[in-house]
Amino acid sequence: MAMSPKKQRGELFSVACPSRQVLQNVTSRWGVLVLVALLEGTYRFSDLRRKVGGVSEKMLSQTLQALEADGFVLRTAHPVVPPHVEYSLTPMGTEVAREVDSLADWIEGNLYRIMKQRNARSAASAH
Amino acid sequence: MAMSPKKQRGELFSVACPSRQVLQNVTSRWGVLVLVALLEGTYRFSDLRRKVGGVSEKMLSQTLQALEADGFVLRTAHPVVPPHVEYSLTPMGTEVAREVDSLADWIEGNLYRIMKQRNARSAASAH
DNA sequence: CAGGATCCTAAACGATACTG
DNA sequence: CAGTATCGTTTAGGATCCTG
Repeated sequence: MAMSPKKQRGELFSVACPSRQVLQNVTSRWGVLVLVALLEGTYRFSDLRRKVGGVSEKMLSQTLQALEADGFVLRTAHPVVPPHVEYSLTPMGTEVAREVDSLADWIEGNLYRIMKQRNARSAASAH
Repeated sequence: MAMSPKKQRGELFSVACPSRQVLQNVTSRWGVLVLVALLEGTYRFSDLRRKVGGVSEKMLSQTLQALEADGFVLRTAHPVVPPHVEYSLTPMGTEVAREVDSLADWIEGNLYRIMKQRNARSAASAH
């Protein structure tokens, strides 16, 4: 198929574009990790917290709520005591998560190349 | 086709993993937009600033330096007066930028779906 | 023109304590 | 267990002024 030579990018560069907020939620510090983690399957809150190293309760909760509001994450609460809540990806969430995962994958796969590049440069200007 | 049932993700979930910093630079608020913009070609500082709506001089400068340190952006300064500096992607930068672009593309392409989902949910809890 | 230096505000983040 | 509330700290981010 013929690829379009000039893909017309929409409103992403515009200050008020709603894409930016969604992009922020998805690419936020913890958003990325949560999406990638949920790609593996369903997690409970505490398990997810253990899985994603370094995240606080507050931030995990906040991140999950943002992703849920965007329709990427499904929150399923079982009415038992003690509470049992499960988080998983919606079909739409799975799609974004795959994109994010692909990016994360690239970075992990090229970390060595990147770090080499980085050291080569920082050697020139030793603060 | 036999797909691997369990892709082993590396250290991304570990608190101290260097991938996280790179990921942050690439997925930062302005990092994303700069990478996508540079995918179109070379830009001068001011042009890039105009292109990326809403970015301040300071943040653009900071973002470019981070991406340059990671080896994603090439800074070319022509020794003339007034100064003429051009920014472009390195081969490695082009690779990440494509990943980021793909993600941004997905979001823009699905914005309508996302926004519908969002409104459906926020209607349930008014405030 | 390209950006560094400075100052200041707002937001993100984390730790702890507490509740249904 | 799964969070919310509160508080204090840190970082991001923006506005302005200044220089090579």
